[in-house]
Amino acid sequence: MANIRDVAKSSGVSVATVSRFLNNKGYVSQEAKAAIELAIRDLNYKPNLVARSLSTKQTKFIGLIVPDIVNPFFPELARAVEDVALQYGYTVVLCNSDEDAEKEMHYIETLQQKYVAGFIVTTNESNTAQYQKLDLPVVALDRKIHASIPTVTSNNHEGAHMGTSYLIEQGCRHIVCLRGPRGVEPAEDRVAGFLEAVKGKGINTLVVDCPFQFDRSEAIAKRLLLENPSIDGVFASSDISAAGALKAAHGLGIHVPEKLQIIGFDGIGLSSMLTPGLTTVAQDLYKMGTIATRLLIQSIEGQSLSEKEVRVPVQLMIRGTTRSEER
Amino acid sequence: MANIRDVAKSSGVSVATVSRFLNNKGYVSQEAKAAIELAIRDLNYKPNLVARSLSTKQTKFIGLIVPDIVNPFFPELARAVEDVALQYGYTVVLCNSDEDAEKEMHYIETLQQKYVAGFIVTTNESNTAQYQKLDLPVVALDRKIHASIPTVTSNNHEGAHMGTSYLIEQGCRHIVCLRGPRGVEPAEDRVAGFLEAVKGKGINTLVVDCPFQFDRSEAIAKRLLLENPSIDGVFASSDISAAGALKAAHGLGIHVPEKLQIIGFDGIGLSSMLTPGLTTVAQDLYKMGTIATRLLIQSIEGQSLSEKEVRVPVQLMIRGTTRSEER
DNA sequence: TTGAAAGCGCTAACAC
DNA sequence: GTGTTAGCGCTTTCAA
Repeated sequence: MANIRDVAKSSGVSVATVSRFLNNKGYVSQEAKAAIELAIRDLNYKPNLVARSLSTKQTKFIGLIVPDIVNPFFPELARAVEDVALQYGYTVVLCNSDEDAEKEMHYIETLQQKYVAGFIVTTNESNTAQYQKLDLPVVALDRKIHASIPTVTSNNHEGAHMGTSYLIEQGCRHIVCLRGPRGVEPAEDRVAGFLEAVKGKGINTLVVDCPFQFDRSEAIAKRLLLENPSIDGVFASSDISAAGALKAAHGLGIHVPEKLQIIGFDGIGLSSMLTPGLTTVAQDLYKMGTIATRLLIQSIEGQSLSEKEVRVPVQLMIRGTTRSEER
Repeated sequence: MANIRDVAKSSGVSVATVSRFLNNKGYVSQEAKAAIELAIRDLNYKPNLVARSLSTKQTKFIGLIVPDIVNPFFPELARAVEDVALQYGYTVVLCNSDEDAEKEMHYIETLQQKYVAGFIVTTNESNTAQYQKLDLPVVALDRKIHASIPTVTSNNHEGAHMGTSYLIEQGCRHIVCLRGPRGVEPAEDRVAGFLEAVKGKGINTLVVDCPFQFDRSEAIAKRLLLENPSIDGVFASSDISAAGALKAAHGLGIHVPEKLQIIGFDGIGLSSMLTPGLTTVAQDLYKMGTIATRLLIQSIEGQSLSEKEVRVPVQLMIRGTTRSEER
């Protein structure tokens, strides 16, 4: 592999000039430029990015920390991150944290030793302190981690309110809220939205903890439906949980949407694959991912952030698990 | 950030000794060791991995090239890769190629400039030549790219044979095969297995091209089912396509599995979330991912490969889209 | 406009 | 067992 010295030699200038040329910094005469261009082509020269990084203390790696890429919520985010990263010449390092603070810590440290340029984080506030003293750009995606860290989220509260209200409009009078895990910000916001929508409406409600996992959700829903035959609506805090509830209903022979209406949250691809199609409060995941990545890159490249906290609107996606004229 | 010189100074030895200590190479006396350990702790020293890489021409990055992480087949693979990578101190760079040779090329080049240690590739043979002249360890996962490159796949042929035969046993007499895209090796192997299973059995068959995409699969299946009311079985080359077929059947009011039996391939999480649960030829995706990663790391670290071509067995997962006593 | 040379922090050959 | 020192390939300051 040719290096910068070879290029310098072959084009009859110094390495400094070649470097200036490569980085578009400082003066380089037309003749020099031409000669260098030629040499670069001749030698098929590609800058050694590691050497550059050692010198600049900056790589073009972005660390993306997600709880678990197998959870279908995250690939859509990851894809968006990757697309924007590519566009700006960055490359993304995938880290599954399993919501384990220690594992997350490990990644933060390792990637820091590797001079990553910044982090996009979709996990909880467990390591807030680390991120703050990191002195690297960080943006929080889907969940706020700290007021000082730029954040991109959906309008969870409003979305939950919207979804729940829709359930009520469609005639539900005994609604269970399959809330997500405690301490996870979007989950908290969604319960709040649910509770607000339900207040004073004379609705019988039940709020139950439920992880963002299909099997657990199905089991939980099954038990609930058996114990409370009057339940006629489920507001799930994620599509995965809604899918579990739907499966549970099917298993019990409860007709959806005739006897039970279900509404999910997220709008992942899965929601349209189910039968009936899942009515859901859809987030614009791709957009969230791209915005977060642009913010991060802005921040890496020293521009002032256009925004500090972005809330992407959600949209009620009406499909077959709720009754409605539209269908 | 403290560097190796600081540690050397603080512990009263030379940088060479510290380096030897860090890498467990060459002799280091007990006293030296103790002093160095102390200094490292004191200074909270972390080796600069970029500097190390410049010197060794090796990073601990693994490039993982997938067509599209949003396709639910790949996250399970990616997760496995990441888990093993972590275990061995590697870190994975995620690249979505969209099956686009140029995009893939771009990643190969960029990552090479960044001194990645090797690649795990789950895309087609488009860039075989590049990989070969890459002179970096590469392993192919899910698809063979070249005889010279270590490969981990499932037993696609046998799996398809098994699935198809099961459909026949359960009484199907007019089976459509939703074959995957042309030129994709696993898809080809699966059609072959299908065809073999069906041969001489007096089965009415139809083989139709069908991408690994839900919407397209649903549309294709819908048209087929409308045009050929006698179809009583679908062998899909992927769970995604099977899900599409299932949705199409539901839409047309065709009962599954009474009137139409469906069998998928892959065994992704989705298959159990559908109603009825999808009968499928399940691959052990996690295992495939771990094996591929271990092979790659062996190869990176200069050990001779334990195997050159691994075929992981598949398993028929009987659920609700086929008729059977078990249910 | 350009070049010499001093880093960036680590590894490894070689001498002691 | 240990230390000196020359790289690895690039950026950047400073002087010319």
